[in-house]
Amino acid sequence: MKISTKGRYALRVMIDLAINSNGKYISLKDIAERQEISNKYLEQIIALLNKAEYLETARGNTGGYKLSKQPKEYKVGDILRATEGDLTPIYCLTEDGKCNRQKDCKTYSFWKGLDNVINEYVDSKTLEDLIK
Amino acid sequence: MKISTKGRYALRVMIDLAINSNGKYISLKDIAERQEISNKYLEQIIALLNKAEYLETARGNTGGYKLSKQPKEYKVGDILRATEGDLTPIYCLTEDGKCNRQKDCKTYSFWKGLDNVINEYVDSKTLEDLIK
DNA sequence: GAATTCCCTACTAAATTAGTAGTATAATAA
DNA sequence: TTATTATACTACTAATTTAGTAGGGAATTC
Repeated sequence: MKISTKGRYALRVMIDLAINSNGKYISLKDIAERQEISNKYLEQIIALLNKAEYLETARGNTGGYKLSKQPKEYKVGDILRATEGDLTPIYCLTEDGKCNRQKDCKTYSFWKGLDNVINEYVDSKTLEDLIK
Repeated sequence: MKISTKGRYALRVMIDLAINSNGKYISLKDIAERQEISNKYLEQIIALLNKAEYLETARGNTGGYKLSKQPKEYKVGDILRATEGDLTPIYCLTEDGKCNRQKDCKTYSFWKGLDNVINEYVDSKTLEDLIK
């Protein structure tokens, strides 16, 4: 039960962008260097953040990325879900995972509760909270 | 970020033992049948619970397993940790996972907090809670 | 002593994770 | 207009983890 590098790196990227923002676009290369993450792998992670419309991007010589919102407007939970997929700790709780034992499953509500505390926690923190 | 079958099955085994307890030993075969889990795989899971001294066992014809304590004396968290390994959602928080960026890591305390809510939740529930 | 049970270790197929690699596309600046 | 620098997209791959299988052996009871 681990958060993968995708979620962890994504969070670091977002923090990096928040801290180093100066109005200009910040290149992937710069982020990768500061964060010591492979260029090519970071591309894929940023692609996920981009698809979720968390970033503004520009190509070309002065291109790069910047946050599309204020740090306090990003819930950490949203960043993680965009990169990790869902944070549901149990397959049974997902849409595809419904099983025929569910009706009298003694563990279901326990797992549901775990899912709740996890999501409530990650959604209670914003990017701004992490920076300070 | 998922709980594996080991933890999920282990919890179902413990509940099965709690519900079907009648003073006698309950065979792995019976549990496996009721829970629709492969005999051989279940053996391995039970071995972990056994190693943690959560079960009493007996061999031979009337042998099997029973709980070594009352249901309310088992924290669900303990059952999961015995079978899943630790529940720490981030490698960095474990003994082996300390990294050289930790001193000014902006995410560390966030992850620590997540670790806390998870462990507090699973430790707040006992086997008895799940049965009722 | 045959049947039934737990005990222990090794192996393996499938899925997931953590990347590499290569190419195309867009923008800028000389 | 062309070289340079950047993002965008897709395919592939090595390593690890997960979810089991398989095959003995040892204890106990009938």
